Amino acid sequence: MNNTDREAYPKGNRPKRSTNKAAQILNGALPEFLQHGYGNTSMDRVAKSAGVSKQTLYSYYSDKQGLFTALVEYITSQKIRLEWSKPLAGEPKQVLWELAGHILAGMQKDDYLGFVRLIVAESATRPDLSQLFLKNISQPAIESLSNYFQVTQELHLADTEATARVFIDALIYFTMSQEILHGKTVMPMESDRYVNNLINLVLNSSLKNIVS
Amino acid sequence: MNNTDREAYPKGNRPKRSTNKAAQILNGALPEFLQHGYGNTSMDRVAKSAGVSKQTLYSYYSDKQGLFTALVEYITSQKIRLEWSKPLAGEPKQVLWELAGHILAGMQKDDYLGFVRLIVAESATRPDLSQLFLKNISQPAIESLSNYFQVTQELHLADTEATARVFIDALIYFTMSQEILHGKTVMPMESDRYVNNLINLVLNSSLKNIVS
DNA sequence: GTCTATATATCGATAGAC
DNA sequence: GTCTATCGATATATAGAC
Repeated sequence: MNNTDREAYPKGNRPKRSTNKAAQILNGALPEFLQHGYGNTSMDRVAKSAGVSKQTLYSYYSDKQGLFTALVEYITSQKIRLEWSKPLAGEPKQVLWELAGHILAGMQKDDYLGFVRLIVAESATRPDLSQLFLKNISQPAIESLSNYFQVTQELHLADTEATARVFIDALIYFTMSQEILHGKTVMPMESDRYVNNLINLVLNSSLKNIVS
Repeated sequence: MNNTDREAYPKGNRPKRSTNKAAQILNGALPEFLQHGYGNTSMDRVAKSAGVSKQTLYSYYSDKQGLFTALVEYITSQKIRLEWSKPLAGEPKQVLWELAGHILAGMQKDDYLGFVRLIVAESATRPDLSQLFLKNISQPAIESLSNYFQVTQELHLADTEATARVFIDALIYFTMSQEILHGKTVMPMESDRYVNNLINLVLNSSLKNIVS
């Protein structure tokens, strides 16, 4: 997936038009960092996985931290970003169900789970990357749902933003505990059951506000 | 906090009755692993922080992984474990409010946050430690709340276990995003507002189930 | 641009003197 | 039990030949 370019163009036959070698390096570095973490990924392996020499690697990125920073910026802004271009619209139950499915499906991908693990692992030494993750990944989802709650007056939610957060937060940590923390065996729960209950909590919370 | 024993008993004056040197080592290793992570913590620093020689360290724990395993077992079974001895009881709104406060206060402690970061960081290479964390920390909280929901019939919750999970999960990830991922500046929200909304979602969900 | 070699440092784990 | 020394492996980052 990463070093196919290398085998496709054996020694000496590599085409000169390496227009975007920076991207080639990032795509090679990605699986290494995801699998072995930041500390256990050597620059040698990155160079090998990207199909470039270590010198070329250092000519594009000043050091390991610079490479990692560029990688996280690339990932959060393009690779695993979910699309929130169109605002949510439609019948509440269906909208929430599809949104939950969208988030769960997006997180189940190995790239996403490994990336979250990586961000959390380096959160102490690289708070800037954590914040990049929140701004580009979590924030858009929360805002999109929050806007939907605000527009959909029929729900009569007391606090649309806080409710949107609870909805997203629960889905994220449910996936984290099941997949990243390997909770599938020690405390398993079907995602459909979890999502269904979460949606009911939000929807049933609506009518009550009129009465009380 | 960790190496005071060393200064209190300078060279040669250390008392022979070092009954529990294993615990002394763990208490010295803890702050090192919490601050620098598993990979960036050297056995030399652990020995220094614990006030023992590296040889003694290796005589109690066969290798670095063994030490880390013992540390996690120690932490999850004693150090940061919250108490769920008495079952939850009382008026729902107050019970949930106090439970949320209990969890949030417990997590705000630096030891806890650093420990969660550590567990997530090593979750790929040490799934057993992740599961130990879930079993000893998350599971008891969920079960305690789940039992309360089951007993407190007046709430008429459709799925007590799933609801308990949503409640705990939301609180955990809220703290993670605010503290570990440094979201306090990029997407801040007062915890009281978040908790209040979360509780209302659960409580308002009750009566509706009777009607529909 | 690539390759190989290397300077320098640190780590885990061990060994020997006391 | 402690101290110091050390082995072997590996890492980052650089330098030189082509």
